[in-house]
Amino acid sequence: MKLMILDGNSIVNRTFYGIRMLTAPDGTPTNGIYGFLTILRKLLEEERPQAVCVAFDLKAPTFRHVQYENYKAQRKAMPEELAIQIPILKDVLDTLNIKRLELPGYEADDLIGTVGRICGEQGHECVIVTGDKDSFQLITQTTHVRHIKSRMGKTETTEYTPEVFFEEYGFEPKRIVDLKALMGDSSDNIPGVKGVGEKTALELIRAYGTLENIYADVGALDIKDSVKTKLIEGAADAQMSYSLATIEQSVPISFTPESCIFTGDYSGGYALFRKLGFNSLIEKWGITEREDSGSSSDSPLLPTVEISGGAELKELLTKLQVLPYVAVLPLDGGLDALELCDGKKVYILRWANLGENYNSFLKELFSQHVHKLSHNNKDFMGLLMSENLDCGGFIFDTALCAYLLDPTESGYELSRISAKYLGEAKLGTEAIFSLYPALKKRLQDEGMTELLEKIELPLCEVISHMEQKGFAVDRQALSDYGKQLSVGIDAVQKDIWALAGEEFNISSPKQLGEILFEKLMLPSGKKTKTGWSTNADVLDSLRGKHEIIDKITDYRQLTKLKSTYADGLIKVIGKDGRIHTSFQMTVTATGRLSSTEPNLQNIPVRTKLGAELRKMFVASRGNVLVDADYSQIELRLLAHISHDETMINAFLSGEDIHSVTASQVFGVPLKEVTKLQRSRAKAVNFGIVYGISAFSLSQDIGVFQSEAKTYIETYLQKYSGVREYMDNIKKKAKEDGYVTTLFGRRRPLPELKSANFNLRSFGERVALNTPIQGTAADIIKLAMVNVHRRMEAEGLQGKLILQIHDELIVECPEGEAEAVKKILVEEMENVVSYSVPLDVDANIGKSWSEAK
DNA sequence: AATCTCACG
DNA sequence: ACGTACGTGAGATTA
Repeated sequence: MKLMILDGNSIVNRTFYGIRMLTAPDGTPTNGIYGFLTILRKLLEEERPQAVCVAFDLKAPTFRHVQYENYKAQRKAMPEELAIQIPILKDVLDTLNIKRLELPGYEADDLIGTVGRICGEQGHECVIVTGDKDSFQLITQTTHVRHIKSRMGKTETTEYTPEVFFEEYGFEPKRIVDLKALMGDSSDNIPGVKGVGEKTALELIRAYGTLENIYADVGALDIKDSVKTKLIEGAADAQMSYSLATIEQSVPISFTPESCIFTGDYSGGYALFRKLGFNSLIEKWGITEREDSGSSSDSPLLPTVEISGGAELKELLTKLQVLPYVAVLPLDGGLDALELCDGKKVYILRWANLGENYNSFLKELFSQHVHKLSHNNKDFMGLLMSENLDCGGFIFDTALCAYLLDPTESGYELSRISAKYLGEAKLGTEAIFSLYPALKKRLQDEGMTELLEKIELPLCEVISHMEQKGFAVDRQALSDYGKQLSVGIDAVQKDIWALAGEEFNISSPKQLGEILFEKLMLPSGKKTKTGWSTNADVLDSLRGKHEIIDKITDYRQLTKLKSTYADGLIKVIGKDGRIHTSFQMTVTATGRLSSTEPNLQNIPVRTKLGAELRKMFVASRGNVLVDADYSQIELRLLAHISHDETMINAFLSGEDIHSVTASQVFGVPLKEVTKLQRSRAKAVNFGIVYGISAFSLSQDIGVFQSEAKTYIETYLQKYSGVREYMDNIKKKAKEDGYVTTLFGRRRPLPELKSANFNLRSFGERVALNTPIQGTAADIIKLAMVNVHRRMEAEGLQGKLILQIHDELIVECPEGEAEAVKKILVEEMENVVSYSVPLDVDANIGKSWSEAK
């Protein structure tokens, strides 16, 4: 999480001098407090930390570091008008439930340093807010400093990251201590080396890096003799100054970032704000008098409140300005009612109660700067888009996260994942709010944070657009096609019945089996659990044995096309003349998408009659389709992942990979590879990716098992890197219990430990295949995000409408076709840069058939 | 609800 | 000696 720690003394000091004098009704000066609160609020809005605390200096009755006493004692006394404001500020923070840190004998800087270290160790982000530059030495990749400057009466902050710091100073943040040890700091009463000022000190640090390096051998330094003398004489001062300038990072406090979690509830501050005369803040921040709710911390359920009036709504809205995030869910499947949770309460909002106010609330809630946690973001975004609302600021998705943690689960309902990850069955937004830290940590530990944030979350909006847009179809053509199929089916059915000598249900495997294997006495082959198998392979083996076989094959093809596609698709054409599929993001074990209701990822293409269907998937008037697909992406990834030199070179040379494989396996020159050899090699290539067995390969290409075995053996000899990969990945998967893609997507493989031979073998094949199929899935998902963004950035109207695993389809105005084609090819090819290039084919056409 | 079959990458 | 390629979704039949 992100924690923000403020240097209380330093900030009040700045605001006290930066803001004109203000007083409370009773005459107490308040300008420092007022300024502090204004800055605090502004920072909460900008940084959205989950946890906040404020550190204060606390003068000790006795100094622990006696030798420093002289220096500290020289500090100017604080004016009374400022001093009086500090205890009041502490009261204010207490009533706002903002944690204070102070410890006798320590300065705010030391507390801040310690908190920074703890955050770093525990993997939390830390933002230090201060008006001093002392803290700059604490800057790291995860600990940043926001430095407050007052410019012309206005307070501004600059964020210092290690990069920003280096840009300005020319050395690392840590070295600021070494610098001060040399040049001193009058405001902190650090003496430094006499006679060495800023210029000399900077030169020395930039040249030699550290104080230690400089003093290692002063004589050997490439500097003026006079400076050397000063350095040698000031050695003791330098050492002491180094200690003085170093911020303590192990102050003895028991601190946990969790203890500073900020609730955004200001209501406790109401009375004090009135007393101090901060009426404008009460108004601006929507603070209301606290209703006496009593502590309900021991109850597992958060209180639920129905928001029913404009005033409550306004208060909720102002709270949203500073909360790091809220959990949101649509109720009743639509936007008419929403549930929202801030970790303290569950709020119910209904359009029916709130009317127009509700609409403007939604506009704000779903804007980019309000951070939201939800469940199935993609579906939520679909609702928002149909109401013309933004869908920005969705920072987490509990379903997607649980899917990444284990993609083999059978579902990701909130109840299920809260039982699994929280051990209790929380409901709705309360479950989401509680799941967020738990799931996020798990994801971080498993190295998939980037996968979620850079791929899956951005993809939600892209897919939501695709579903919304849909794919135009030619309804008339589809209907004609269906009628044509009916005619064919009737004719074939009549023939079959004639050949069988009786009428029966050809679609019934049971009845068909009886006809083929009992009545016609055809040689029966494979069996299924319930009887004879009549599948395409069996029928194929019976070809030529009886006229009825080809008729049955025809019947199967025609009825499949008719019921699943012609009739099935017509049923789901929308009022807009388009088909809107749903993409599932949490279904496959490998990371692929799936498509349902209808499935548009299995539209026929392999047979001529089936491929007719793709002529009916069209671009709407004035538009065209641009279709782009990766060529052999899985084999290319196999080459890259296995580092197999031969295969990598084959792809680099641009030769046809199946021919190269044939040439290798059959030992013939590339130019002499026959069609049969190529097609067999192609089967071997695919087989390898799936975790081949000689038996299945022999079935697939119709050769003896012994022959298939030889092919595989030769293949693995020629592509020896692939053999090594196969051995290594299986071994590693067994050790780890899971496999990952190149993007870190993970699939657990408990099967590998099974005592069951079949199950274990299955696990091994999956271990081979998942890194390849899954990496391909990662790649095209990232390409989708990039293509979507680029078309938007270039102001094009083109929209992605379909993804089929290695293929993307965009619909765009005719005039954009070439630009869109260029974008698709570039973005898809350049998603990653591996040891083999990714090759993309793209075409433009009025229909899917034409564009492919 | 389970099974079989077949469409796709 | 085991059973036989990875990943999906849908329609029809049957139990």
